Amino acid sequence: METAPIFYLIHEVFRAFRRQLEEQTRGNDLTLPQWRTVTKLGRENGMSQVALASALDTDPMTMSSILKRLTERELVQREPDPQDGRAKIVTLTPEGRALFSQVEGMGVELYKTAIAGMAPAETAALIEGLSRIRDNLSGGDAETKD
Amino acid sequence: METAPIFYLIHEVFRAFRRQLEEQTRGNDLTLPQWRTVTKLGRENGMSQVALASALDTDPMTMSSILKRLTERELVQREPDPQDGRAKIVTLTPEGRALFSQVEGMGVELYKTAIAGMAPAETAALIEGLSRIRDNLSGGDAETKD
DNA sequence: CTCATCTCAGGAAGACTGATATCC
DNA sequence: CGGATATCAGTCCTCCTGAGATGA
Repeated sequence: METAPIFYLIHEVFRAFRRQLEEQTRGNDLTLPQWRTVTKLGRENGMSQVALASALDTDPMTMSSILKRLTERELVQREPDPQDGRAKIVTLTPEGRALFSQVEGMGVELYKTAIAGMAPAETAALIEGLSRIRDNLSGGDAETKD
Repeated sequence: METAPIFYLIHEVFRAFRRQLEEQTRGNDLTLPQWRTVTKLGRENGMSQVALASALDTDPMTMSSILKRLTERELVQREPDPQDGRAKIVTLTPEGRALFSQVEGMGVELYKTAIAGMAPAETAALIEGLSRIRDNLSGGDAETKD
């Protein structure tokens, strides 16, 4: 018996999803974190890097490198925040928005493929269970749960 | 609405789990893949590298690098397979086995923490759902589905 | 010879840490 | 000054490609 089959599954699903997505975006050459960044900005354009990192559950430093590469490809741009001299507002360029409209569909398709054959109640249960585990693991330090 | 909340959750759970595990094994300094390798060998000692890579859902080449580092720390050893001169049988050293008995408990504890408050039926449904998604994504190329 | 196993070399991307300049 | 923002430097790990040595 495996001690933690769920973690094995999480790993496998994560890898399978990344592989499928990067394969589908091969023409546009987007890695999974890059795709996540572009699609996030596509739905909500104009965020600081810290906010973006938080929304995508990643590091500010990692976010900075990802944005650096996307900036070099002129898919996003970073402008100083007039309200806060420290922050930079990240927005999609027209090229970035064009790319977004292409790769957004891929994510939806992949999602449909992933949950094919599952009843709505099953996916709901899955989301509920994953949320629970995430909270249990994230709140590992704080016991301020009622 | 997020197009694929499950994939966001997968990412968050994966990161949270890795962070928690590496924090708990900090005294022994094990990364998640290293921990996976050690615990796999602890439960089933003596496998070829290819079999190990397959069992852990990773690359043979990545497996080789992981084993290289574990070998340098004398936690595992690679011996030629008497039945197959090309293959190498990977086994835990006594130090590796001692480490396994320590970090195995951490994994179990972490698992308990993760599923705290969930009924057995819920975890079963979670495993079922994740398995389904994994299969749906892994068989993405083959359309031989009825 | 063909194929599988393993390793190495090399490179790209990401995750993370510690330190720093700038600004609130 | 303390705290937040962004970045730099550096390390480790992962993944991939291509190549080669060895042996089934």
